[in-house]
Amino acid sequence: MTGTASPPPTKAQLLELVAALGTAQWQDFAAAAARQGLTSVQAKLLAQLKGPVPMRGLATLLVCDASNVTGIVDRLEARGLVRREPDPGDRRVKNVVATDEGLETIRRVRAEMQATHSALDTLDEEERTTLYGLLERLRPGTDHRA
Amino acid sequence: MTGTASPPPTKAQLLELVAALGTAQWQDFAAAAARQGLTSVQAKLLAQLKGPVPMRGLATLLVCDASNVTGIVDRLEARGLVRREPDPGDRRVKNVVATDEGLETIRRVRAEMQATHSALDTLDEEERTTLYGLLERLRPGTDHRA
DNA sequence: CATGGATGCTTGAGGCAATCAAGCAACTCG
DNA sequence: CGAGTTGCTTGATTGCCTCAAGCATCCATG
Repeated sequence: MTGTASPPPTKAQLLELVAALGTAQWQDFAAAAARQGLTSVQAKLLAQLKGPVPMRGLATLLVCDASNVTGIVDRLEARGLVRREPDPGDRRVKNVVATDEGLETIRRVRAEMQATHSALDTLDEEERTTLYGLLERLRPGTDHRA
Repeated sequence: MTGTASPPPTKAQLLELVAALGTAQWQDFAAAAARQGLTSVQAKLLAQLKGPVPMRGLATLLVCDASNVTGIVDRLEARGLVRREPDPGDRRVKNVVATDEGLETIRRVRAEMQATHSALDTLDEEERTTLYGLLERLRPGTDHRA
């Protein structure tokens, strides 16, 4: 089924489609976050916390200045979704950990991304495998450089 | 090559991959915009201007409040990338039009999305067609609802 | 007409996000 | 010890974003 005789899309078309999809997905995420009382950036930070992460590490993950992370974590901590813990090995470092409430909140955000979920549901297993393989090649990781 | 016996990805994995790709693409866009002295939001607005668009239409396209558009257009207009024109049919309406410099600027932004371009270059024609077809089904438009 | 209700845009207030510059504490290596 | 580096925070400034209000214009109905 993959090889039907569709006209091959131009690179510009593909670019536009990828952009549109990225936007749609982001807005779905932002809306789900808002329903939990979070901004999209706060939710994104929370989504990184599978374990303790130092402030500096978060800045790297979010591709932003460290001073920016301070404010975001401040607001999350004020809501009890996150905790700063001292690092046992380096007293300069503060590790950020999600609280139980924080984990539960980000879990709900993921679950509520309805648009994205139902879009993915339209694909069967083989199509998902194909898509996964293609997307994986498109995602050069955080450090894809010439 | 698409049909190798990979284990079928879970929905969560696919979700994560789509999110990662969306993020990567957005940051590529933001970086390209920054090189032209634009914020990502300004570039995104400029990208919509294939013809005259009323302020209200821009708010709808960008999924934000109309008052927000006022400020963004103000800044773009101050740089000469955009112009407000009165609408001949309705004196309430102001149509936003990209100037020649604006068109040239957004063209450069698109051209400079190196990460995205080189990622797409790794796909051959058949893979691009397959990907396009799959992505098209994933993007049910702005109003995909249950 | 005329007038009441929509609609389109702007303004102002307030909060979050982002960057930069500066500063302090702690680590590291000589 | 001391110089340089690294991790985090603070303060200042700008942009984005929303909401509430306000003004001008359009439109529909009487």
